[in-house]
Amino acid sequence: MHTYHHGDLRAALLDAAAGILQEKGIEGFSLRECARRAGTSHAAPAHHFGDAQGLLSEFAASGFERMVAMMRGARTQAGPDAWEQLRATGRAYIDFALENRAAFQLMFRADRLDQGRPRLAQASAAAFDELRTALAALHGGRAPAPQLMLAWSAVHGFATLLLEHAADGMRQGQDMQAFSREMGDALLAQLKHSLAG
Amino acid sequence: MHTYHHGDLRAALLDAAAGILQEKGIEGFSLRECARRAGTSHAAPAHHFGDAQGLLSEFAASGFERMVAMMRGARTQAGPDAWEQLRATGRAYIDFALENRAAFQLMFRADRLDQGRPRLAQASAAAFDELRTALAALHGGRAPAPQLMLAWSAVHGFATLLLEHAADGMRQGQDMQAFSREMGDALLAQLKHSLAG
DNA sequence: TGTACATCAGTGAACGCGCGTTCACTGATGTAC
DNA sequence: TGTACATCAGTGAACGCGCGTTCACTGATGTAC
Repeated sequence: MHTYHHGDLRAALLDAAAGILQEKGIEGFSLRECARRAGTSHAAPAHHFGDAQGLLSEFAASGFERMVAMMRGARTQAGPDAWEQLRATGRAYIDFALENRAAFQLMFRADRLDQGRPRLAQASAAAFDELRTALAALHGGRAPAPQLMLAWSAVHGFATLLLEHAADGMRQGQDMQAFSREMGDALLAQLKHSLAG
Repeated sequence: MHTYHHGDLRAALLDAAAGILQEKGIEGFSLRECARRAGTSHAAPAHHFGDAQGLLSEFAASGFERMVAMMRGARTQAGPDAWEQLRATGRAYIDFALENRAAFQLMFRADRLDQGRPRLAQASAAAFDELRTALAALHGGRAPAPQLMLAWSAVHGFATLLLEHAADGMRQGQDMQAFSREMGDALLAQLKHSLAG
């Protein structure tokens, strides 16, 4: 039964956006297509999000929130060892990127997002805090900035290069998931020498 | 004196593209705007590049070529010490990204490029080879894959996070160039512990 | 319990815009004889 | 040295398209009395 009011058009629009981004990437995103997929008129999205940047910012915010949840979950399940916790956090960061390619790429496209939106600013800060917390545990206090920056850069760079197929030469045709597992673990183990000291 | 034939319209179009990308980013790029800036008719670019992907791919290729030149130049000027050579190469990678923001971002946007173009494929492979060569010198032979991946991920991730303003929280308002210098050096020094072993 | 009214979500037609592409053309250049 | 012709670079008008935005509207919901 179609009601005049959709009920949860907001959520439907965000779902539609996810679909478009997954299929076409961010270049192919438009409000009209989004409305079309959500089965509503093309002018409806403005009611909920203002413009495309608003909608994408909300979507990115929810991405950061899910990423935080994944990292936190992985860390708390990793046992008491501080290094294992950091490793689990890094893995979760990379896994999130691979499992949510479109969202991850959008989350770091500053030109498409409005960082002024409180929910987005808060969610991205929370994600960063997860990394900082995990690294701080290694030191029994605050981690030095260079170590934090290195750890973040390493996991972020690895995920980015994988997603943009820049590392296909190293992957040598191996399954992407498997390569990420193996090389990611090796990379984190390698990184340990830098962070433990 | 305007001649009917431009003389070097191809180069003029690439220059125009550089301007657009610098000012508006890749989202704002269009063939028509590019032709407009080059002072030619909107149908002319097709003659030289086919379509937008063709033009952008050539531009990205020249970006990789300049990046390779910078890395190689830095390495050969770094003296005989293998670690100093690697450090100089990493610095050059980061410096190129900051000084050529638009080009760098385009160079790693797989969806906008045609990797099948020989010049692009060759230039990006050459850039990767620079890193591999620099790292191999540390080992007196081929560097293990995880170490190569870590070094690449670290410099690439750092540059990316900087450019997308994701690391603004760590920068704390400090001048971007200066932050890149200091934090970049600290990061590379930190990385040394992982790679030397 | 019923009525009036304000508010809000969503509609659909209309607008102007910049885009990529096509196409018949024109002017310049190079080559054959 | 001159002429004819092929080739190539660039022109400009025309096309159809999807887009974001605007606007007067309509239907549903909630609240005041």
